[in-house]
Amino acid sequence: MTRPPPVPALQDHLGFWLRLVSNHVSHAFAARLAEREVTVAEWVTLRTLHARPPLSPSRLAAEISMTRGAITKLADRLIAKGLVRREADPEDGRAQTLALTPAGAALVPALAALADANDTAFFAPLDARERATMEKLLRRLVDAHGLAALPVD
Amino acid sequence: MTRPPPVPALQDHLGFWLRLVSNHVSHAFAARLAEREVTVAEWVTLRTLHARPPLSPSRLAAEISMTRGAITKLADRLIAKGLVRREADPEDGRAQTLALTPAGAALVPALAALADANDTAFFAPLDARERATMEKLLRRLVDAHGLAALPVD
DNA sequence: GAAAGATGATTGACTAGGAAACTACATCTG
DNA sequence: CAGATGTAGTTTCCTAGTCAATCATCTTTC
Repeated sequence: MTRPPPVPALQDHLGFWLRLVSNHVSHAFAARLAEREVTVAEWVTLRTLHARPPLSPSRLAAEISMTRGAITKLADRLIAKGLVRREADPEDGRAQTLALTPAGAALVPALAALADANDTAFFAPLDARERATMEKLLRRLVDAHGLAALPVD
Repeated sequence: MTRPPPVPALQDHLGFWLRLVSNHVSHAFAARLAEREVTVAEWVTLRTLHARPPLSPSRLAAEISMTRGAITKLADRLIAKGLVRREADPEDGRAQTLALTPAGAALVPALAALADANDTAFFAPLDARERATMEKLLRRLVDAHGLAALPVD
């Protein structure tokens, strides 16, 4: 008499809860950004380019963990919106640089306020100590697995 | 003399770390599943249908937080792979029911083992107490925001 | 019991991103 | 310095979702 192999529930995995909560925060944030016609990936790009010297698409791709192909399209969109400027690198005929336009730079603080508000509202059910604990544990996982400093995707 | 508005870094938000870690666990899991030619959404579907009475697409959509349109296509894929069966609901001319085929049911335990292995490996840097803490905090957020906590019932 | 509205599922148009092929330029090596 | 190899960016094709429109059926209401 063989019994069926035990199959743990989805909820038995910490990864499940992580994904559920993470998806929800991101979705809530995406909804706020959508009112400004900006996606999360676009926000991350704008924030990454903010107050820094121009960055090559490849470098940006690595920093925000997207492929170079995706950056080409993302940059196209941001350029079409007048938020980013693309220029040829004078020192390397293959390379480009991306930088914020004044309009892009002006938009960042407003979007940052949305990010703040979203984070504050979502994690309000935890007190300061608990939030610190959560960050500590998450950072431990990041360190232990050598994750790239930045996400998206 | 006005100074520029302060713009917090991406890393200053707990949501940032959550997304970074969550994306990584999910990606690692997706890579394991890919060897069996299964996506994460397909796994969640198979697991949800496992050892339960047939479920309508709408109900499934609600449980796994996807649109009905997405479920139609997801089900088409799983049916094409011979893992799921779709039948007309005899009691409601509009409705359908989805259930696992024997092949689908047989696949679930193998995929569940992958899920276990992935979760265990990823969260190994935390000890049991820390993992329990993390789950407790995540569940608190889920409850506080009334997130669709999947199955139940 | 007929019209109006609600609900279940599918479809088509659209979006964002990945993978891999491709182009152009750079660099290395003999 | 010529050919081989490497690198930056773009392009094409594909996948997997959402959203909105649609069709069929069920339910409600008068």
